[in-house]
Amino acid sequence: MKMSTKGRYAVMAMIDIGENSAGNPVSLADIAERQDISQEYLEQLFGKLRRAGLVTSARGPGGGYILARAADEIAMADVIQAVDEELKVTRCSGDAVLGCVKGERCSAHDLWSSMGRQMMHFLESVTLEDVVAKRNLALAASIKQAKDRHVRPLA
Amino acid sequence: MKMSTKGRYAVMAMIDIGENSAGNPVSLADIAERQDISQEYLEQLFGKLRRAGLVTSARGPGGGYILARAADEIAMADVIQAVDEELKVTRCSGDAVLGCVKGERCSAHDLWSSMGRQMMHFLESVTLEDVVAKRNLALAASIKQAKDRHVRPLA
DNA sequence: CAAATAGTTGACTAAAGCACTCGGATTTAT
DNA sequence: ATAAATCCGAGTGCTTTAGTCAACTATTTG
Repeated sequence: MKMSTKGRYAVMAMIDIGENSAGNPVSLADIAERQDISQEYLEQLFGKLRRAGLVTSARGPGGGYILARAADEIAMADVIQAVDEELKVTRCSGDAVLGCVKGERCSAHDLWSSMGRQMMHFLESVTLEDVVAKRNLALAASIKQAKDRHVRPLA
Repeated sequence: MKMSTKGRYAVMAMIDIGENSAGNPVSLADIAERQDISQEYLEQLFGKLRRAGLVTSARGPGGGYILARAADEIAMADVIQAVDEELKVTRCSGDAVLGCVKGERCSAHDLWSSMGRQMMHFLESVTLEDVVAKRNLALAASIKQAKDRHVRPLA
């Protein structure tokens, strides 16, 4: 169970912009240097991030990328999904039954969907702002989720 | 972000035993047939499950595998870790800083560790019994976690 | 306008990991 | 003895991933 470097790098890059932009565009060359990722690879990833509407680009000298929304409006789930396509745990964990055994809903199906939802909730609850501000993420997520569900957050 | 078939198959197989054993050993041939997994592959996986102490084996005709503990004493985390080795989201999400950027703890580090812990909690909270009994897993996990932390479970 | 900067795109490739397979050895019930 | 089962390690083909490369387009600055 692991995430590809695509998702990992995308998150790192977005954090980098959050930390180093200050309204100004941040160039891929700078991100590549600071995060130790090849610039060519970043180009691929930012193509997806841009098409997903998470960043906007500025070309020419002094150009680069800027966050398309406020950092507290960008959920980690957005970033990862933008480059990683999906957060399903296994191929049989979606709504459809494809991938289950012999065309039937397998016994483990609920486990995977349930777990996928769990992860989704977490990543939707944590924003880029939370990470950049180095907040206690478990707590931040718990508070937001508790608010959504009208229950008391964990101690 | 996805899990290998190793983990997926191991869970399916354990559920299969939970459903079809009745105190008696279940043979790999039967599991292979029902779950549509090659028997040879299952052999590999059960080697690990056995060494992890999750099942015990009986050789010879009429032999097979039995759960080593009661189904409600086997957490899904145990099964997955037995075959999948690790549940870390990225290589830089453990306690050590290895895998982070330039030897330093990267900005995303807490995100990955936090998410890994979240997944762990869930998989530790759900037992084989829960899955076999087709309980509401999110609820079951929530109840158990709430109990651990002395807070009210989600509505 | 020219030059430099930087994003945009698509094709390509090496390497790694995964998902199996295979052959054979060992154990045990009948 | 024979058949049914687990046990074990080596080997292999395929897919995916991670990363490269080359050429192009747009924008800004001097």
